[in-house]
Amino acid sequence: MEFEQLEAFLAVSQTKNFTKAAELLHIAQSTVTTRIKLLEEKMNKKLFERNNRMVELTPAGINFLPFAQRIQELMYEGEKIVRSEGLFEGSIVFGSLQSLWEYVFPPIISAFRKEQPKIALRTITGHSNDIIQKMMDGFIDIGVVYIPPHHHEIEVVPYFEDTIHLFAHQNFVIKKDSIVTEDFNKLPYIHMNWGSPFTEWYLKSLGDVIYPLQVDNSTLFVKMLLSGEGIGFLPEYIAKGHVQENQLKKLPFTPTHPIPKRPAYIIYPKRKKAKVEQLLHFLL
DNA sequence: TCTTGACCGGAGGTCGTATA
DNA sequence: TATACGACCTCCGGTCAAGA
Repeated sequence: MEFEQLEAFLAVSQTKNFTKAAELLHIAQSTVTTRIKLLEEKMNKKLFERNNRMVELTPAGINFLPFAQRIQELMYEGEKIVRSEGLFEGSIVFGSLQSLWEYVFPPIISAFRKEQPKIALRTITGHSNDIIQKMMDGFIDIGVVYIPPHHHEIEVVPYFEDTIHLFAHQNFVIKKDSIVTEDFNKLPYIHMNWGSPFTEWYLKSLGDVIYPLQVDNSTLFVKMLLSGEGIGFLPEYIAKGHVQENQLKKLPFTPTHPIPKRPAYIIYPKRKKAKVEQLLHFLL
């Protein structure tokens, strides 16, 4: 399989049009046709369904797409590393979750850059599983995740443990001394999934309910709490700053079962220990 | 003896165009 | 959009000569 064929496949899947894909790649349309044809022959599967009006990915094409994207990303990443050789004494790709980038890492990264100015640092944001997958692909050198991978090539180091509490806007009025689980039906509750232990606890404590409002982005979730849209569970490290600035307050909540703590882990491939050692020590 | 560079020919890829 | 076709280009492998 040629990289050019992969590029043609990605261009057609992106534009849904052979002519536009050719324009994108600055090659002739017939070349795109040939490349796709050769790729399909190699795979022994049709990757696109074509007719006079449109081009669509076949199920085989849909399955192949994420792999093609990963190969292309890896190729570009490899090129970048080779091109940057000699410019820095080293380079580290650091992956973690969006909420941690926003609330935990900026001062750490800033301090690390001051101490190690000759190490090029690149950050990548994603969910725990994305970070682990990209680490397995050789894309990420070190990461911080909430779900530790169980793989013999990956070293897992416990990093910190955070607690989750119920928070609301400073002006939110509660009519009781303490909120209990039975009160949730009457409260403007916003749900954010803080990982599987939290979800399991939520289901055990509050039942399998349909949430009136559920978001999957921590930044949006915090914005909604700050705007007084409702109440919700938030890790302490995110809430801390907003509480200090009198924007949010912790609500007195008595759960039937204790809310599980949220441990974070530093992960890195064992073979890259020497490469990430300085940042690892800095984080710890 | 090995390395390097120049040259040559063949194979395969790409292009532009025409057509279905 | 797919295919065919001729022209052109690029790459690769082989050969040979010069130099270290």
